[in-house]
Amino acid sequence: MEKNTFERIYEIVCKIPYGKVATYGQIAELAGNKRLSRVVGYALHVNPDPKRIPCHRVVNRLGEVSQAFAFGGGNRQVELLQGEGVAFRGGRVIMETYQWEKRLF
DNA sequence: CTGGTGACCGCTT
DNA sequence: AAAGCGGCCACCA
Repeated sequence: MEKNTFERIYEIVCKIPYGKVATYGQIAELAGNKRLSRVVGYALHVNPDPKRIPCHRVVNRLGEVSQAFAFGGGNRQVELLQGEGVAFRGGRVIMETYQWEKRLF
């Protein structure tokens, strides 16, 4: 049984290592198509299992957290990342250091 | 059943 | 160089 695109996206997001962050395009590319980036955002939007899917480790290409993510009352996602050891600069994640290297596999 | 939208990214003009 | 638009998937009205 082939998994739906959403399931695939969740699988990849779940694979993001602790203390690292990935971009929507990154996940979309691993999911099959880079253009799925929008679908990735929607997939996390429904976020059926936040405990299983660390959506807070997903940031946009600029390393900035989505404004619509402010579900906790602000930059909750940013604080969660800082709690994992992810450093920020200028309000953006230092992707060059914390971005999940796709070439790692 | 059809249309439109949404946590985006890359290409084209 | 900058700006605009398309593409993919799923869900709501």
